[in-house]
Amino acid sequence: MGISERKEREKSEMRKRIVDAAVQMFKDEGYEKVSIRNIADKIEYSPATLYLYYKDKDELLLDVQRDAFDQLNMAFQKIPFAKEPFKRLEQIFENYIRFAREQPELYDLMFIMKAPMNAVPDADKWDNGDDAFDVLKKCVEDCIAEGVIRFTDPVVGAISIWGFVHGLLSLDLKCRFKPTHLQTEQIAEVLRQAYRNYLDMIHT
Amino acid sequence: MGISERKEREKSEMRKRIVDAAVQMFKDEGYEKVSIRNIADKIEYSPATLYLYYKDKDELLLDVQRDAFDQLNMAFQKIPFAKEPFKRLEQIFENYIRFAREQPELYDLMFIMKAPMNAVPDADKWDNGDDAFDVLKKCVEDCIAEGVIRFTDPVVGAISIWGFVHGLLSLDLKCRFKPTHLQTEQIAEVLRQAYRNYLDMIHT
DNA sequence: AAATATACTGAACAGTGTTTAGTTTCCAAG
DNA sequence: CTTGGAAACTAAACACTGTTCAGTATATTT
Repeated sequence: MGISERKEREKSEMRKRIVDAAVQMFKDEGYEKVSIRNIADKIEYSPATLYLYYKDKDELLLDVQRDAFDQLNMAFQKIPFAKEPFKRLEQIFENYIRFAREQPELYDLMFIMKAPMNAVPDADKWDNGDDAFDVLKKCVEDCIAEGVIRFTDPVVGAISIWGFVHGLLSLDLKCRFKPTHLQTEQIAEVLRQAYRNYLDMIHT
Repeated sequence: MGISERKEREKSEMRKRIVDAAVQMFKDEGYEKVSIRNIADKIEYSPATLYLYYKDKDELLLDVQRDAFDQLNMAFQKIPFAKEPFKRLEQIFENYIRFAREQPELYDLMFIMKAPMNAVPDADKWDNGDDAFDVLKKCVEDCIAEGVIRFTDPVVGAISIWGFVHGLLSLDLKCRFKPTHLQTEQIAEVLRQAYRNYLDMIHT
């Protein structure tokens, strides 16, 4: 009988309703406004109900993070697949930066905030968090194969590139470029130069 | 009469007592345990008293952050002043990384957390936050002058280097290198290679 | 010594994550 | 159909958070 299947379906529908509400609140009002009570209000359930679907807030945030990763992965899949691997690398660069700029709260949840990582168990579980990284790694591998990049190890290369972009992005998002050592107007320009410069530098 | 001076002195002594307690709690128990009530308990005052010295928690955290920056600056001043500027750059690299590793909670407060930056007013105020950056910038300038580095603009250079190191450091501190795309054992080694690789790459 | 200014606090308010006891809703067997 | 039990849901409480305010105690000035 299909009744237990329906139950299962309803359960995952409820989880989707919770996560969707949370994602929306992240985008619209930022992390600080995302409380269990607020989410419960939004989907018109009691706060206690959320605990029937998630053991704690961290576990819920992990699902929200997963959703955010899906959005990043989708943005990556839309990249026009350039023939030359280094051109593709530049496109990955651009799309990653654009995503972070357009969805700073989601980016925070994915790569900066500590909270959701508390809920990551021993291994896997961070499955789709790797998809985007794999795209980058694959691209670096292609660049190495064609000899157009100054890396020999694709993992070291991918990590380096990711680290560089994330570093500048997160310092900027968290307002660590302060007008003492940089005029506010100049920040954007200096960052553009730094990104361009880095790409030129790793290019053979 | 020196009475208002004494009052002034007592006021700043109280602030020091508060900040010292907070810094200690950051180091010992991490950000999450640092609450107004816990700080008040530690210095044996009522929570309400802290609000006579700080308008809100963010403003208090800004002073804690300042203290943390002082510690980083001190670590930088202890660097044996190498003759060759590029050697000095490597030393800055090492010391920055060591500081972040030894005081992850302070590093978080300085460069990752959003909280204290809410309290930063229009301009300055982040005075000593720039000292460490200036050391780096100066070093890059020297490297450019001697033609041992692949940068033309010292600001772009310093920002790039800082961004790169901070990026890898923060991703590591926030557990974003997960065992799906990297064996736990390998992480440290890959990071070492990435750091080494970057220094070689910007070296002429 | 009285008046005033300063320093401090207890208690409350509104918010948070989370748990528990109790209610309502639903489904299957008698 | 009705009844028993499981499943879904919630009101209320607990222990915490940052913050405010009325009231008290201390210190300084007149």
